[in-house]
Amino acid sequence: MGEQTISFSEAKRVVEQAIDEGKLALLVGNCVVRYDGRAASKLSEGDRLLVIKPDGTFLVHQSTKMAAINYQGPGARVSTQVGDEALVVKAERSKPLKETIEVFFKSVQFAGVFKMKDDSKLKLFGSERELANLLMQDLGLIEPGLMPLKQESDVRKGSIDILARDALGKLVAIELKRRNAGLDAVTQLHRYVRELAERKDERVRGILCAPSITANAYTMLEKSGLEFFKLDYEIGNPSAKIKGLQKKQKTISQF
Amino acid sequence: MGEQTISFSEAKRVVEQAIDEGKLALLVGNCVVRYDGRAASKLSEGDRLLVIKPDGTFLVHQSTKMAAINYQGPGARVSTQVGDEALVVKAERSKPLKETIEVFFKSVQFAGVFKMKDDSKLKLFGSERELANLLMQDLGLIEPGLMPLKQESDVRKGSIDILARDALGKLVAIELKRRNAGLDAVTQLHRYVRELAERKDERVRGILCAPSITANAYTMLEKSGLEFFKLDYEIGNPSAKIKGLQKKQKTISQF
DNA sequence: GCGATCAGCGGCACG
DNA sequence: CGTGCCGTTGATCGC
Repeated sequence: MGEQTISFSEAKRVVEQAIDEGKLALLVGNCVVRYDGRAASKLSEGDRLLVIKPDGTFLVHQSTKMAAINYQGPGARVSTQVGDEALVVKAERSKPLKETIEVFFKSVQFAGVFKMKDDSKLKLFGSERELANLLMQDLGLIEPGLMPLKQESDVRKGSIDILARDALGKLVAIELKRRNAGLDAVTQLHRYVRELAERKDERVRGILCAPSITANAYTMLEKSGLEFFKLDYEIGNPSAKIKGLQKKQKTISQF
Repeated sequence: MGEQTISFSEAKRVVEQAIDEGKLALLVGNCVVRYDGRAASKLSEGDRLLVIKPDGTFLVHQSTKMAAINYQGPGARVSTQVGDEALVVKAERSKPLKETIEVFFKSVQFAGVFKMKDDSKLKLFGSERELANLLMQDLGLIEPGLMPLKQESDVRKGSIDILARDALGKLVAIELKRRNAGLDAVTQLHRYVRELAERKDERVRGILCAPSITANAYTMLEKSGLEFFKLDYEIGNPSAKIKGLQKKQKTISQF
């Protein structure tokens, strides 16, 4: 396999059948790819895999990397055209923006169409939301006397993962990260705390809750009067429950 | 096509050949998928496309959406196992983290292996970096007398897209966004300006330069004492020029 | 290697 | 619809 060649007209028929019957089309062949839309790109000759899904999703994959080198989301209109020297497969979208991908096949190794019956949805465990649910059950793990007020509380600008009140009655905004926290996490929390402090006209503490934090982020966090709590949470064992939380440092908030 | 079935042993042979010979393997069939690693997931029965690239990339696609429902990046070790009721294709990675995907095929519609010779790299136009290059040619477009100092200047925390000095000799940090700027863009610029002001011990202006900005972001920007400059740059038509820089730009469609 | 940021980010949930 | 933000984010570049 991989040596033979499929005629352009046969490949065209395959793509059109997929579109007509709501099936998946797969093409493998030597091609050039052009894109014009939010940006513009050109990919010169090489062997690629083209995936066309029933919903209009259009993916051009090279032989390496996870991400498609050119793509178009659901809603694309796919058309084919047979020329003398190339089979052109085009995907056009106008919805959020006018976008076009054109794949110029010089030769086609394979073209297939497949029925794809699938009503299942992914069940995911270990998301940040799930972590928040667990934490909400007992914020005392973070700090004695910490009482939950609200989860996913909308601030005018963004939303706070967990809003709570500490033993002294102070508002506490908790930002949760399921992985190593960086500068962005700190600035995000900082923004929430400032927003909230202004709205409520009272001092608000901010706690960044993550399995780890970068050195830069920790420096900035301290300078902003925010706090960090290390989640004793094994990345890679998401189903395991949180083993309790170690308080690393506590600073008096300046707000 | 799509009705026939391929034997597990033949499918296994196809996958192993792909691994051995550095080729692309494609499998289509009815399967259940399990993932355990940074999170955990289960996807119950349905028809899916499995893509196995020579570099170890492992993609499970459903019939809709752009993103793979389960995946593993380059470096995965792929193995297969034939059982009585299922063909199991497994991808394991230990590198950044121990991760495992298992695909349990109940039936296989198609299995193919393809040579994928490809030495080409994508040429992309309209990236933020390219925009910065264009702007650096004439910052006077943003404001008369604005002189470029440095591009991609590293601050301790992050990097400023463009650093300049205005007609009055004041430092100006310019944050460039190629699309609608949101709250994050404002906080990011704010962080840079504060950092820079502290380091240089002088007042620093901050200009957010984007085709548009959300209302919330603009409010926060004003409250932070930052400025906004609308890039006259058509999103979705990157071959169009930035207004005022037209003479110096080349068209995208020249290749 | 880690760290920070961009991405044609995609996808989701909420107003 | 847009806005905001998480993501098994991925990919890139700089240190």
